[in-house]
Amino acid sequence: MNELSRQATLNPIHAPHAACSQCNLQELCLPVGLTTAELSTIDHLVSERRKVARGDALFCSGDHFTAIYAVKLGFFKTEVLSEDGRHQVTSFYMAGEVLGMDGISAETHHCDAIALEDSEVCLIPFNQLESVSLKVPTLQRHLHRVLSREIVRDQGMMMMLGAMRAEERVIAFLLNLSQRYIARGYAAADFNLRMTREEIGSYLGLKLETVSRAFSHLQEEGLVQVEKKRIRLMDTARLKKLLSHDDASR
Amino acid sequence: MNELSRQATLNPIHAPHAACSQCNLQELCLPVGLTTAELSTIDHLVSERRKVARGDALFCSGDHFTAIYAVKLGFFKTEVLSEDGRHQVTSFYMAGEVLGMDGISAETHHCDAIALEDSEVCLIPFNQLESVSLKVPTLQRHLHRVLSREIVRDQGMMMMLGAMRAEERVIAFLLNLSQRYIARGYAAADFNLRMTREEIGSYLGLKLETVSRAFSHLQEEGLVQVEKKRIRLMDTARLKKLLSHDDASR
DNA sequence: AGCGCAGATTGATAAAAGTCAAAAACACTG
DNA sequence: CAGTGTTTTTGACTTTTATCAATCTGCGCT
Repeated sequence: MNELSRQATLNPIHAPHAACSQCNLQELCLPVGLTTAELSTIDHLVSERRKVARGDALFCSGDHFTAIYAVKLGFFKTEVLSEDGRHQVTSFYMAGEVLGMDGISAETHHCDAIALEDSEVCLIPFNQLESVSLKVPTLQRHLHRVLSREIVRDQGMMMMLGAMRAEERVIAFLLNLSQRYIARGYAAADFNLRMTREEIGSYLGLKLETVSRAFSHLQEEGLVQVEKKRIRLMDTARLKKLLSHDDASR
Repeated sequence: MNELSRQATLNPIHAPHAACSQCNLQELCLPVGLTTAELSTIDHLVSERRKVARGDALFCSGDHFTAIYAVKLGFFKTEVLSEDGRHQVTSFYMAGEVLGMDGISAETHHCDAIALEDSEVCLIPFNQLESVSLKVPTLQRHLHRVLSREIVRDQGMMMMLGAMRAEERVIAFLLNLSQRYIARGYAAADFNLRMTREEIGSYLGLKLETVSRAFSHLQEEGLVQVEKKRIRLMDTARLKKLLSHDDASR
């Protein structure tokens, strides 16, 4: 409600090239097996980086769509808002993930993307991406995969929202974060949440109090340690079991 | 649970060409403004039609991904299942809609697609689609839009699952169906449901009893008429209002 | 350092949806 | 066309989650 999210002021970084070829997130953003020539084409494509300060919007619902964004550094949430005041967090994005693809269909964004901490994105102009894709089949295929991955992810999300109870959702959320940290080479079981309880709740279709209670309960059970925003998963195996075993017949 | 969904036996129809150029669903499936030459390339691409009997699966979770499918006739649901028995309907597809795109990312399908009535699909081999896309930029763009539309749709779905109460979900569901029937030239306010209350419930993250009660209540209010599977929307305006106005502050 | 405030926790209570059960309506099959 | 099994409706009751409210914590600011 008090999201003062002014649009990000344009903040191109003064390295003219984002230089995918040098980027340590390459393996997350780009297909493997590109030739040096192809890589340099892509370097050219991803020409601009942009800083987004904590709380600022990278794009807003209704904005004209021109580009997709790879998170270079930091953390984002996206949220959709319905005609009435309701809004819901639909995703969180961390370094190496690509956001903004909702805008392709109607050349208009359908959600707001807000930085949860000071962040940097690589801007990929979509028209150009399409042109280059025509020349570099590997890249085309990769784009399709990225788009499809988003679809699969969303399906998992629906599953969670539709078929899991509160505590299970929280567990699934934590395990998912853990997975993604692993993929980035961070500790699997010890991390800091970048979002508030309210944002987690919105994402999980729960109220913040319910999230808080779930954390407390999981802590009582010795499954996690919660210390404000710091989370330590104490028994990943058992957490996983709780997810798959707990056969509510919804 | 008693989904005897045997895999669809291969049922190519003996018109060797699906003939998009002749198809009345063209405007739903294909971009506008294709040249005759491009259209004939696409005719060639969409080479096979397939019948799927009611209750049969078009594809299953885990199946190797080779193609996406345009519904030519009939009605499908897709559902994901988690490790434990839980399953959730993630989408319904009617004529002119494209399904199977979840398979692109890992070349494996992540859900089951089941025909809810005797149906026919046009099979679009994905490798070939990608090749042709390289030659026909309009088609490439169209594919991207179709993929993106699915993402947007899923986001709306999450919104619904996360932020709406039971009755609102049912209303949103009915209005959405209505919209899609309109786009196909059918009556906006009078249609037959192809799915059971249980499937609706699964899709909406509710139990079948809750769906049934919501129907009954909406009927009492004079908003819809429910007669088994036949639905008539008696006051679309008020239904829409209920959706946007009902400001639960979730 | 102290103030103010957003964020988090916890408890008591209310509302919403789920569960269980029974009966009715229907649809498919032999 | 009777019979069986599925689907739907409805009711009584339970569980889960939301709501409201009070309190606590810790951070940023002046």
